[in-house]
Amino acid sequence: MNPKLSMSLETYLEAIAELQARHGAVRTSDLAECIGCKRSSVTIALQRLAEKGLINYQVYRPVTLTEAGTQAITRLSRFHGIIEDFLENVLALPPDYAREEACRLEHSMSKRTIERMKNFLDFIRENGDEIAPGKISEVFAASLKIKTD
Amino acid sequence: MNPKLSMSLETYLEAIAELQARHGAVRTSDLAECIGCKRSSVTIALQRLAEKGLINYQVYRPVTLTEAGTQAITRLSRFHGIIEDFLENVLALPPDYAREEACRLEHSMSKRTIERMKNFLDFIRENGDEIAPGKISEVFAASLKIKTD
DNA sequence: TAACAGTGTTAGTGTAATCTAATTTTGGTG
DNA sequence: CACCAAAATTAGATTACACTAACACTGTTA
Repeated sequence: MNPKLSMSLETYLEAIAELQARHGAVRTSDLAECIGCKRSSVTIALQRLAEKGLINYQVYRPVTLTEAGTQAITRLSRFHGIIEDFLENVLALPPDYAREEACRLEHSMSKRTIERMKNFLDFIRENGDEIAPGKISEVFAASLKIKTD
Repeated sequence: MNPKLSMSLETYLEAIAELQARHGAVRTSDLAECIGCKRSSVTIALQRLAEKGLINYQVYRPVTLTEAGTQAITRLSRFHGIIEDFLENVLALPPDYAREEACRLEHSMSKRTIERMKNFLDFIRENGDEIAPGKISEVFAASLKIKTD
């Protein structure tokens, strides 16, 4: 029933979660707007997600996540958050860009790599001063030849 | 003629370059073996790559890269190398795993992010001792709670 | 040189994802 | 409360990519 989502369906599912958090009800046209596709494409995606048991879907009704959908999203958004954090705070990419890039990467990056990024971030935050006295972030910024503000 | 390759075609093109470097001639069945698909799928991909002017393709003949194909590969393999290097030497993933993961990521990671990884690696290699006396790689390994050998 | 094994291609099928255009449903309003 | 515009779905086409099965070519070898 849930043998891994395609990149496309992952994107739809995340958009549903985001809109649900922001506006409560999730409508087809908002999803289309959010993702940048036609409403008819959204409908097809919703049908697939419903088949997989991730959303509650009835035609002409707003959509909600099922328990399984919520679980899937929890995992996905944790992954997204780690990648975004890493891009922004290790590679010093601008926040907006880090977010977009995380959207692209989260669909192909393995759990193993993501957990390594997490460990790396945790370590730097706990032990930054031992490695390089002062703000560790400045070291990274220096590595990228960027100003820290 | 070359408005960006799909992930799939990028994979085929890289496999062609690798086999060409390793064995000279590039045959359909070796490509199929290398990529893990059927020979007929390779044929279709070769036709597409030929349409885009990236390979010299005549039915029943071995394939070679065109000038444009070689250029495209140069770019792709530089990107691949940087990602692999970063995964192996910053995130301390095992070499084999880093290579596979780089294959997955190189198709969705932006040039901008890749160049940041490059800057990061360069900086660490030039200035590692200032940041953390001794081998900087041990610091990273420590961050990931792994043994360095 | 005739035949065969292996290599390569074509034809036909299926799935996923997208689009446009037509149709159906909903919900608010005159 | 009947109607209309907006919203949503369906129908039908297209593109990309993979597969199986059938067919074509090639080069080696008996």
